[in-house]
Amino acid sequence: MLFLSCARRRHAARSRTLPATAAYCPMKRTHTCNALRRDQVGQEVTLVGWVDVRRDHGGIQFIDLRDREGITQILFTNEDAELSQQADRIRPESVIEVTGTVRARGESEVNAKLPTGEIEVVARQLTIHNVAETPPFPLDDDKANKVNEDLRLQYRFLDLRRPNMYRNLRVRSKAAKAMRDYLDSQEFLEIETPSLFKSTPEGAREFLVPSRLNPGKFYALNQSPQQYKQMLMVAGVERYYQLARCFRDEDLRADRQPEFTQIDIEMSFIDREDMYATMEGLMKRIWKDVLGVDLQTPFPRMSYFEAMNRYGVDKPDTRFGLTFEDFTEAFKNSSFKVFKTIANSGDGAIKAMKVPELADLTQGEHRDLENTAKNFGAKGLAFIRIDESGEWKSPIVKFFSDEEKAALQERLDIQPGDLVLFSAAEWERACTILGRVRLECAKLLVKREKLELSASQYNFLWVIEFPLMLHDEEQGRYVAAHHPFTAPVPEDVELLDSDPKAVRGQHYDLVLNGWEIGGGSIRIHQPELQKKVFEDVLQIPKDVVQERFGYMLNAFRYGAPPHGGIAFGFDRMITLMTGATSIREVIAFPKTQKGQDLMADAPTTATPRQLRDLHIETVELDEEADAE
RNA sequence: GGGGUAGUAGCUCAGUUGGUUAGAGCGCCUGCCUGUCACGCAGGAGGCCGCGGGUUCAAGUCCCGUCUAUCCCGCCA
Repeated sequence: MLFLSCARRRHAARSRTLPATAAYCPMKRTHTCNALRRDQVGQEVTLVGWVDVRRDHGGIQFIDLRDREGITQILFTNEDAELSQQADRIRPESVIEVTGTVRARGESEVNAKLPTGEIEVVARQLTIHNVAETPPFPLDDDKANKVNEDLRLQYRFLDLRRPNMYRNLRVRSKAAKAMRDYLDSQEFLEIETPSLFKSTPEGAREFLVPSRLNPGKFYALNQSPQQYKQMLMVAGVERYYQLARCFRDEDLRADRQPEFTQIDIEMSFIDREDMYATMEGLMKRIWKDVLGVDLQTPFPRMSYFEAMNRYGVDKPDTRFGLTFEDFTEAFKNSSFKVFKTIANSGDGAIKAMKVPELADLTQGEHRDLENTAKNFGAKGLAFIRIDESGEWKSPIVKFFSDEEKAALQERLDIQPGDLVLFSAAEWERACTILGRVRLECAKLLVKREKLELSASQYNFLWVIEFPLMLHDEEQGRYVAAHHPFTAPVPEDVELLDSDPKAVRGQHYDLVLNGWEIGGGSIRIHQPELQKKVFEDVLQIPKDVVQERFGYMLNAFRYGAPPHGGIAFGFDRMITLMTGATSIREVIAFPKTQKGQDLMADAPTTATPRQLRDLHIETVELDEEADAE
């Protein structure tokens, strides 16, 4: 079991060793560097590993020998001159093998910081397997965490030697194991599906792969195994899962990589409730097996509408409040024209959020909040600061009537020292603006130590009842909010023709501490309905539907079971489980924001020969051609 | 495509209003040291101040451009 405390990021950075794992006795050694205790005193042992640090005292020297399990102190004395001289040559990160005798340390010599700190190994024989050059950056976790990430990525093989990074890899491995154990126990089949799929230009940009055997034609790397897994349901597999590698050629973020891993799941003969229960069981098992944490199930649920309306985002972090109240009605007759106009504009909304104890924010902080609001389309950020005497300080409050003030006071429960922030715009935008401001306010409260956001508090939340369609202003048509295979909520099906926007989908997202870690839906399994969604609602031309999805519609004519599924972002999940700040920390060899592998130096140019075989020509685009 | 931040020794950083020979800690090298575990002590080496251009008597410092990393917006059905 791994121990992850509240402030575990800091603690983990300090601890130089991991807790002991089950003993294993590989090859050249008799023990790992985290195996020896008082019980083994007197035994002759052989250890192998990397030199963590060497402390030379002249006639005596110590070496901290490190392997992935931990650190053991090796003692060299000058009794054996040859051995002592040999040890003089040792440099940090060299790989050595030591045979010697386990000895108990004297009382004043015990190192309480090391699990092996009560003993040391007195060296009798030393083999230097590999002499290391001086590493380009310190491998000490505390220091290495600050090193430029590009350097760490270039020397990833060194970076991964650090206990922090090894721990992340191990959490990831254990989580995968727990997942397989659980899904296997529930009779799921692990099935691999192709990475080379066909191009489906709707949705995420894809990586294209030229086909040598089919000149001028291309595969696309799959964005997810969505269509294959639905075919597996038609094939009668009933329960499928896969730790699936997915590819999307979109711009990167701290939580996005061009290739990433999903826990991909699909089940037949289920409804949403079955899905929630099964997946809650999966999370429970993973958290228990890997972190020793007991999750409370069932997870709370929230509608998309409430998430937006109260938190301003479809993936609310429910570890803290700062929820919104709606004052659209209250300001319908206001003498504050900005609010009045929006309150009466049909889909306009006036939202307010009370931030306790933030009336002391600085001018700079206020400006940053305002810029955040403006970035998301706000004209400004209306506010009220309540000073210690309870007086409302604000440029707008003079426009408010007594009734309006009373409404604010009552519904926000305003106290001295509080800050109240407003957003006024079309409902969705008003919510989004305040949602972003909410997150910034939370950061300010954390900075003031008035709010604690513990990484070891796991607030899971199902967000449900998403709209099936969103109207795309640019394209002037409806687009699928999730993907076009999501089934409508049964009672909303009749609205498909009359009011597509009002149709709710049987879609669900699993949210953890403000991160979307999974999403899925009950799928459409009737060819007529699927065809209707493609052609009538999404208005994809018939020939395009046939070309792209013809085989699916065809398959659904041959006995398609009702089915549904979900996919979890495995990298994101592990990021949250380890308390890491970016998914790059839990991926062995991640890519930079420009999609480069700095260690192997990919991508590279191709040789003319390669290009010829693939029937591809590269052309220089001049600026004019580029502009077209 | 756009906005923010960063780039000075191997690493992390400081460098004032533009002004002498660019500094610190760690690391590295040499020597000393028998109980250290952030060992200690003494000495030493190490710099295209990201790159290119400009302003100036004078640029690490000011201006323009550019590259790289990172965070965010757009994008991610």
